Order: sequence, then C-alpha cells, then structure tokens
Amino acid sequence: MTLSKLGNILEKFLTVEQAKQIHCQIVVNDLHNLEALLIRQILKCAAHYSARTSHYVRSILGHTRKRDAFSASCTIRYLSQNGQFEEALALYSESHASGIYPNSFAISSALKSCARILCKMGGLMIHGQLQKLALCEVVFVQTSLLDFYSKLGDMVVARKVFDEIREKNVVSWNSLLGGYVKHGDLAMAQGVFEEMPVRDVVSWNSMVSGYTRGKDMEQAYDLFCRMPERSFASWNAMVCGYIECGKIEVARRFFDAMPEKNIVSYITMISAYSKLGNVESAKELYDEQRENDLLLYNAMIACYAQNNRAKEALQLFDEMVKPNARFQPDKRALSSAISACSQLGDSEYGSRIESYMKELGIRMDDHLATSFIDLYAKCGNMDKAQELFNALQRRDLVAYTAMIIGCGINGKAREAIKLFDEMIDSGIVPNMVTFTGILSAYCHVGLVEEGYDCFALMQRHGFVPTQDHYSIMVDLLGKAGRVDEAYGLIKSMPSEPHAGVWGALLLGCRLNNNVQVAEIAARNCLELDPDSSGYHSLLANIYAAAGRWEDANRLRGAIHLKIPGSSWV
DNA sequence: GTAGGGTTAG
Repeated sequence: MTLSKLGNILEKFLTVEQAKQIHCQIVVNDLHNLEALLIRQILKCAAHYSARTSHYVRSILGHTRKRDAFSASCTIRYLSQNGQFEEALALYSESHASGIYPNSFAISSALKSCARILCKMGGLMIHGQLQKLALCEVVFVQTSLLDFYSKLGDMVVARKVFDEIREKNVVSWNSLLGGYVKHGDLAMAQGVFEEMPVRDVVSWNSMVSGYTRGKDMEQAYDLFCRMPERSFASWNAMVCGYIECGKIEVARRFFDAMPEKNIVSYITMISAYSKLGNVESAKELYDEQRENDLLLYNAMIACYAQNNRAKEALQLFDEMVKPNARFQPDKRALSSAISACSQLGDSEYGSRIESYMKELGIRMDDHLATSFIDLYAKCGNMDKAQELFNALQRRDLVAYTAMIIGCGINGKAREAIKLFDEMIDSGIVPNMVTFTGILSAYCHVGLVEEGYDCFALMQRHGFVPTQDHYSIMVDLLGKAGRVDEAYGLIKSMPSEPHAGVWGALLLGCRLNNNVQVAEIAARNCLELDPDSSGYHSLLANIYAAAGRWEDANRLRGAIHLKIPGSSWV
C-alpha cells in the first residue's frame, strides 16, 4: 500500500478502532516513517470526533517511540484546538525538556493555550525561549504573542510586540484591537480601528462587541447596520450584548432574525435562559440542534444542573457516556454532572464518574476537585473532601465555600469557622453563598452572637441578606430559646418573609412551647404555602404540648378533612 | 497544517 493511499483511507474512513488497528500494524512492523503520516491523518479526523479521540491521540503519542518535532507540534495544536489547554502545555514543556525544538506551529498553539487559561508564567517563558529560536520574525508567532499579552490585559507589552511586527497583517491589527476592546479601552480601540489599513469582518465584530461590553447598544446597533458584511459572530455579538443588558426578548428577536444561526448562537441563548431559570425555552432550542456539538451538551447539562433538575442533567450526561456516543464528556460536562450527583446525594454515581475519568486519563483540576469536594461533603464523607481540599493547587472562594458548607452540615462547626477565618485572612472576599454556609455552621452549634456579627459583616460587604439567611438566623435564635427575638427579627425584614422563614419560627416555637408566637407563625405559613399540611400538625403538636388538647384535636381533624389520606403518610 | 467569537464547580 502506498503512503498516499493509506492517508486517504485514514482521512475518509478512520474510526477509533480502525486507526488503532492500523497503528498496531505500524508498530509491529517497525514502520516508523509512517508514524508522522498517521498522526497527521488522525489529527485531521480528530477535528470531527473532538473529545472522542483525544484520549486515543494521547495513547498513540505514548506509543510513539520516535517523537519528532512534527508529531509533537501536531498534537500540541490538536490539543489546544480542542480546549485541552493544560494538556497542550504539558506536552509542550515535555517536548522541550526532551530536547525537541518547537516550531512555529507548536509555539503559537502553546501561546494560545497560555492565553486561554491565563497562564502568565507559561507565556513569559515561551517569550523568553523565542529569542534563542530565531522565530521572532515569524508573523504567526508574533501575533500569537501579541494576542497572549492582550488577553492577559498587558496592553503596554502587547503594543510593543505589535510595533515590532514588520509585516503586520489584518490578524495582527485585529489582535491589538481585540486587546483594547477586552481591556475596556474603547477610545484606543477606536483609534486602532480608524488607523487600520484594511478591515475585515472580524475588525467590525470587535468594535461591535466593544460597544456591547460598555452596554452601549445604540452605538453597537449603529455599527452593526453599517457593516459591509456580517458573519455569525456579528449577530452573536448583538445577541450577547442584549443578554448582558438584561434584554432577553430583544436578544431573542435578533436570534430569530439571523439569516443563519450557528452553534455559538444556540449556546449563548441556552445559557442565557439557563441563568434566568427558563429551562423550557433552553430545552426547546437545544432540541432544534441536539447532538450537534460538545459545548451544546455542556450548556444543556449545566442548565439542568443549575436549575435543580439534577435527574435530567444526568440523563443527558448518560447519553455522552454511551460507547457509541458522538461526544465524550469533557471537564465542564463532568463538573456539571458531579454537581447534579451532589444535588441528589448520589455518591455512587459520583464514584462512577471518578473511575470514568481515570479510565479516560482526564486529570483532576481544581474545578473538578471542587465539585467533588461538594459531593463528598454533602454525602457525609468529610475525610475524602478534606483530602481533595488539601490537594488543591489554589484555594479559591468556591472551594472554601464548598468546604465551609460541608463542615456545617456535618456538624463540624468549629472547622467551618476556622476555614472562614483562614479565607478572610488570605484576602478572599466571601459572597452570599459563603455566608449561608458559615451562618448554618453557627446555627449548628448555637452561636447566636456570632450569627448577628455575620449579619452585620454581610451588610458591611454590601450584601443584603436573603430569605435563606433570615431563615437560618431565625432557626438559630429559636434553638437558643429566643423566640420573641426571632419574631422581632422577622418583623424587621426589609421584604416580605417567605414561608420558609415563618416555618423556621414555627419550629422554634415547637422547641420552646411558645403557643402565642406559634399561632402567628402558622397563620403566615398557611397563607403563603396553603398546600402543605406540615404546619397544621406542627401547630397541633405545640397545642398538645401546652395541654390544649381541644385545639390540637380540632386541628388534627381539620387535616383529615382537608387532605384525606395525608395523615396516613 | 499556525493567530481573531460560545459552555464548567459552591
């Protein structure tokens, strides 16, 4: 078989299994000159199969005995194009360490990876290496470098790199323009836009998104109308802009008006609906495009997971794990799935995900570890959660919050408080979720004064306590026997309390046999949440405890009348 | 075959 024939077969018909067989043949017959060709063809196919082949590509590379600059650069490029930036960088530095000199393809892919994961050190190191490699004059490399600095927000250096490019092309200009836009420097961006010798559709798109970032939709629309040609990205930028301004209906009108939509348009709309809790609209859009893109899956799974519809999230995730699925889950899909497990308290499913990750060689990063911390903590396995927490590269707000909540629900209030203090000391500013966690930890051990301090601290940080925070505080006061104070706190609330807050008060009354306040609490509960029968029996118990049997029996009778059968449950 | 828009965790 000739090389070109083999190439054609691979390119057109390659499946993972077939490629594996061919690769075995090559290894067995010691045909190493074929390896580079094989890898190139696999990478071509990989573009169609995305995550499905990534594991396989890596395994091929593991088998490859002669690692030349060509196969390394192909793989680095492949990884960076498929969003596997850490892996791309790992391979880059590995190749570099084993004496393979990177070519311009490897360099630009590595720089792109650094930019995307905001790895400043990595980019700086590559910049340093460039001097020795005599690649400083290659416009691709220079533009990648420029893009790296502008994505990291260092526009001074970016500008310097740009000035040194001898033959600037439109992409170089666009990267500089995009940098100013991302940096929020609209004046400079406009200057560059005026100065550019040639503008293409990307330049116009950048300017449009410059205005949408500044929430100046009028200017954005004006520019949008004046564009000589429009791409998907032009429309998507407008859709995105209206979403950020909270005008979802206008965004939808633009979305519907698009002459042709691409997958990005769908993902943008789906995640907007997701954040607004409109799962049905998201699902409708998803159904129009299902199984079309890995990121589409991710967006829909995240949508379910973010809106307390964990079962549906996992159903969709299951589709991806099937042997013949078109897309295999990546880290983001995994994060959402783990979060769904956590909501269901299903640690068994979580363990399956963990072994699935091992099987595919997906490394645990901080993001994933944080999802697992939450899962294990909610399932009561604090040892495992602590272990993961200790192994984190960096402890950020979300990780601390997950641990604090975990300690809180597992009765380790002291640890929660310690973590909270540690977090504050390291300069991390807590948010609403953190306060919920720490407040419930105080509640768990009955630290009333600390609870009040926490309320004050929240307000000092500019947060208005939510209904949840008030519920926990009322709960805390009730447990401490301070029912009247709890009632006073409710009366001081700036907004109308929900049933949950009154419910917490009612529970407090039960603990303290406070009939007077209980009647008020129960009345409010029933008004706000008339379908629930729990309040009746709670109040009945309070009457009974106070010796008011008549009232208790009257209420119990009412339960029978109202919802027949419910008392049997 | 190289660079420029989209999605994760509490």
